[in-house]
Amino acid sequence: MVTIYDIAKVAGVGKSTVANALTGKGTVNEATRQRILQLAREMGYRPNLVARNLSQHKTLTIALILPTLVNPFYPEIVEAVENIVRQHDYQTVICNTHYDFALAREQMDRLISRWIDGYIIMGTSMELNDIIRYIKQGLPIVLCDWQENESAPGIAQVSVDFYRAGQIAAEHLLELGHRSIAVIVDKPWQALRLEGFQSMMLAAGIPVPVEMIEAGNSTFESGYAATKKLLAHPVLPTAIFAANDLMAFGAMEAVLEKGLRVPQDISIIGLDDIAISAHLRPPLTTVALPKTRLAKEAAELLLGQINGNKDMQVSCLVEPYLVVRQSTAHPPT
Amino acid sequence: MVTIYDIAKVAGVGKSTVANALTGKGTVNEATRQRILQLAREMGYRPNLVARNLSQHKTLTIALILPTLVNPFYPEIVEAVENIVRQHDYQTVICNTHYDFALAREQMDRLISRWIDGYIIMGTSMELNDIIRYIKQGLPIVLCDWQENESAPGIAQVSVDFYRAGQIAAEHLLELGHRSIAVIVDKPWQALRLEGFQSMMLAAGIPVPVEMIEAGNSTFESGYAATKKLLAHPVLPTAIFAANDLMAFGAMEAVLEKGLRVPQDISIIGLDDIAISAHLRPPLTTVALPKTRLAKEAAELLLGQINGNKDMQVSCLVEPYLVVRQSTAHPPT
DNA sequence: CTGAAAGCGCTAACAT
DNA sequence: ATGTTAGCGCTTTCAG
Repeated sequence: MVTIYDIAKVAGVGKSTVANALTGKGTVNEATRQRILQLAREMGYRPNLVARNLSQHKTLTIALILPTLVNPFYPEIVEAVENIVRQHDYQTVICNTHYDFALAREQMDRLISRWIDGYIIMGTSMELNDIIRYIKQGLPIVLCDWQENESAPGIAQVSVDFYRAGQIAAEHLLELGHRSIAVIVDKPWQALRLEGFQSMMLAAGIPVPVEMIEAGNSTFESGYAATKKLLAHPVLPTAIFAANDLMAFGAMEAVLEKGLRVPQDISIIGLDDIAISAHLRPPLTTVALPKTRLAKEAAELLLGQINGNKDMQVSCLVEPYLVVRQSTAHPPT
Repeated sequence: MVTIYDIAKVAGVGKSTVANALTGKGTVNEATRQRILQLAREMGYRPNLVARNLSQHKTLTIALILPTLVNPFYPEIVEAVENIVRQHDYQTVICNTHYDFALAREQMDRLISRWIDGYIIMGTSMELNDIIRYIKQGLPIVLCDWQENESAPGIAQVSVDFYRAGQIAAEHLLELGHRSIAVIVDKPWQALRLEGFQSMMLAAGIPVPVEMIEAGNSTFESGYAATKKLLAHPVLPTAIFAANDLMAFGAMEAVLEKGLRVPQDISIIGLDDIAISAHLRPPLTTVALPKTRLAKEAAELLLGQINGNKDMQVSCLVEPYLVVRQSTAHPPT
């Protein structure tokens, strides 16, 4: 492990001259600077970021906190966030809470102790009360992919207009002529999607009966199980709105397994637009979330906050949009 | 930011007494220890890991280097590795090289500067020459999911018997009665799978003709494109072996799109057994890699290396196994 | 333009 | 049992 001090000795100069030469900060005679740089290369010098972090009180690292990696939605976000912050010389550490709030606290404590510069916290990965505590301690935090009515005012966040997303799903199904529609939703996390959906149905004069609303927990399996229940009803829905793609995927499996056709017998619409959705059989109609946009806004908001940009928007709402593929059609006549 | 020094002042003791009380290392009067602990809690003390790392010359952090997160195979590995090392109080930082060797070097330099304690490097994420350089510098490294003939001897690695995996795929297809089988493979990364496959075919007296071997790059899209080409041949194969599940997935899409049936007209077998494979239509027959096992072995090997366990196995080969689902069947008569 | 010195917060001998 | 001291490697005044 060669340090600036080693270089200084060999070069016959002071420690700080080496530091200046290496970082290009102070002012150093061009000749000696070249000599030092040359030496650094020869001796295989590597700056010690641990030491630098300690003395500068920052780590150029942000944390991305998410509830799981099993849902491909999150890896997609990770890629996007990482690509952006890397351009600003920040590193990303991802922190997987496994939907476990206690574990989340534990891990967060570790991150704070490591002097992570800022945090992007994805929805359902942490309890809001904990987050508020962290914010009070002065940690730069931006919430991402939370329901916008869920967080306290004044907290930086970029989220999706989930209410609108629910409306879009309903609109699409209504336009196709569906009147008997079931919903699979992960309450309370996805409450807004449900509300938006219901509002649109109500406006069309077709309130959603409670027995047509099934609970899921955002996984494939839960979508599958919920649909099984739905299909046991005496009167079947002609369409199913699953509040995320993975559950829609599970719903599709249950429907097909029962020998029914998608979309001829039952239409299915999801929400997310993860990569595989385009390749299901049939390809999934879904309300897409602009993931790259989400990641970009969150990253930039956080970076701004870290660097003390007081005059940035504190929050931002991105619009979902409909992607029509082949899992939805007119109801059977 | 309250430090041990702050606590020391308030408690009216020395810095190191506080340190001892907090870490439980030295020997401290039980009464004063309780007082200090109490104070630490009240004052909201958080150990500063940056400082600790600097003084201890270690960070309790390992890096998991992988080529992408788009292939769900990797998130699955991440979850497994992370779960294991967390139990040993290590943190994982994932490093995504995006299949870009130059970027990989850049990021690796950063990680080294951060004093990451050890590295798990997944196949195709880095150039072997670079890795050898790092190992010479004394960095604890274990290779994971590389072709075992690919790495220099003496390098710690846990990999899959990919040759055997190729054989298993061929065996299965041969047993079903297939004689005209195409292969989609990402050379050179997947060379061993191909060789194993070919060896088995040869043993059965049915060498694989070159025009039945298409190149892919491990993505869904490449599997799709390769299959398009295959299906343009005058004489169609009755089965396709794709050297990973994502390509098999693409192959399936191409076949179905052409109006052919899987498996009645063309059987498809993949390799990996990622989570979604069980839910494709039809569910994908595949040669499964024991991902949890892979992650566990790699993590433990690395941890052993970090802690100077000289007497550990330097490498380990795990066995793949066949998972028969519904994408393979007898060839059409 | 250069170097000495203090400090970041913690650990680890070594005295007391 | 407790305190003193010297680092860890780097940054950052501030004199020379």
